[in-house]
Amino acid sequence: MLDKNHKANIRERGLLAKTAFLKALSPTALSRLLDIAHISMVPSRATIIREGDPASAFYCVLTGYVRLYRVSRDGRQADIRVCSPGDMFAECLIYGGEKYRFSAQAAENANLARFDMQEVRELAEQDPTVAKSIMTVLSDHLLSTMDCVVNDRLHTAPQRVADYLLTRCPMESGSASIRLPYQKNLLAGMLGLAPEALSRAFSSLRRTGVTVRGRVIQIGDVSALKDV
Amino acid sequence: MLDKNHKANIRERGLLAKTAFLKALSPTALSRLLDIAHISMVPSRATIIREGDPASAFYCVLTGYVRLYRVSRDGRQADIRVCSPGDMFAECLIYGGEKYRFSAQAAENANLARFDMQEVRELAEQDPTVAKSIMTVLSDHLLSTMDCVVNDRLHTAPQRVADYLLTRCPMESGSASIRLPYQKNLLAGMLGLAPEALSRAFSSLRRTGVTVRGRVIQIGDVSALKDV
DNA sequence: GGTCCGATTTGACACCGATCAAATCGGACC
DNA sequence: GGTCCGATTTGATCGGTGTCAAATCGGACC
Repeated sequence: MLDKNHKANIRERGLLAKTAFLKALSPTALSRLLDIAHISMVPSRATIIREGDPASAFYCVLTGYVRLYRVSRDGRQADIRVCSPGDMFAECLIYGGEKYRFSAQAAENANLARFDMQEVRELAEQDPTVAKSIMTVLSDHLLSTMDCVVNDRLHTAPQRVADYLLTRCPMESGSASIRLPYQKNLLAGMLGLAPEALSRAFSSLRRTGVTVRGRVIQIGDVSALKDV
Repeated sequence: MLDKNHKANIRERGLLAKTAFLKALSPTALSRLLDIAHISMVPSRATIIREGDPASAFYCVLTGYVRLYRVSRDGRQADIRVCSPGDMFAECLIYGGEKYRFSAQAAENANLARFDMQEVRELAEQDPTVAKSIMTVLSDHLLSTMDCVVNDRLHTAPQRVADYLLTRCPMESGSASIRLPYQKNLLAGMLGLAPEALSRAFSSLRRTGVTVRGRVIQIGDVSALKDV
């Protein structure tokens, strides 16, 4: 499933050291973790982990995007999260169970670091900075997943899209331009929408001054978006 | 907001020691945490924490039920989680931010243990069993919140209700009877439904052999529920 | 057993978003 | 610049769920 598995080289160690998980570690823990990381390259659409498989490792995304999702009995898929470079996934199983609870798929060619859970568990018990980093990552994921539940339950499609745009918008007001880092397909899934619904949401935002051309989104008036 | 704040007595220490958070601690960490816990009684419907307030403590439910929710700009509320006896809440802020990200309200008279976050943070850095317990609780909450997202996105109201019943159902098959531990109002919120939608979901489950009288739910055929 | 009030159910209706199909767009590759 | 194919948009339709209002239920208290 994963080809070309190798130890992290200098460049990869540099990327890893900047991630939320690794950046606050003690020097010894950092170098230990960099040593146990295994880097792999996965092609677009490849399956990285499969729901139900025994969970022996978690991952950190170095480049590319990874989609976490679950499949229902009737074959429909629901996205749980999309991981960007620097994000971890499946870390929730470090003390949370024996099997993966969702599948993960590369949304495009991706570079991943793989950490053996047992080794990290041992490190976490020896070095409090490792435990603290894990707690921080888990807290952040929990908070953002709660946000996701609330968004689904309170906001309509155009509101979710406006929200998304505002979170990536550098400006506080005035006009702005954003380039989506991935296909609209993926964005739709993240927001809990069918692709058609995302498209319609964008077109309903036209009256608020939002223009779409390919992956580029023009926002005429950022503060107007906040009122959607 | 919280009246009659006192240290845990014998009975309360017993309840606390059985919770998921405290049951796996080292003896010294356990007794230290029992010492710093503050017990309070909150009347039904009282607000326990308010979104946006500075977060200085997290809580453990000893008796009663606590509803975590967020309010939208237009005043509608969305439930995030309902905490039962033994559950913790707001622990996601131990390394996750300065302010509460949701409000909490007693769904009925409740007994709570309050832990000062700063004190627990210090303990977690000294005693790995404390850090491990926190990681376990965070992982569990993250996994169940992911389940919630997926459920919302994949299942209809009757399916969510069937799911809920199955998770509380002692039997694997045959018939069963369940008594809801709280009002249907609260259950509806947990499942992301309006009370009317919950009611209609129950009535659509009648054809599957589910009978409702007040808080008592009769399930004619447990395995039939699995096919909903 | 009867009363009462809030909880729950039922009915009517509107809206949102999923789905399917068809048209169009956009970017990669010649 | 032209071609091509998958991605996206648009149109039509439908089912599911929220909302409001009215009827009914159920449990607590006399």
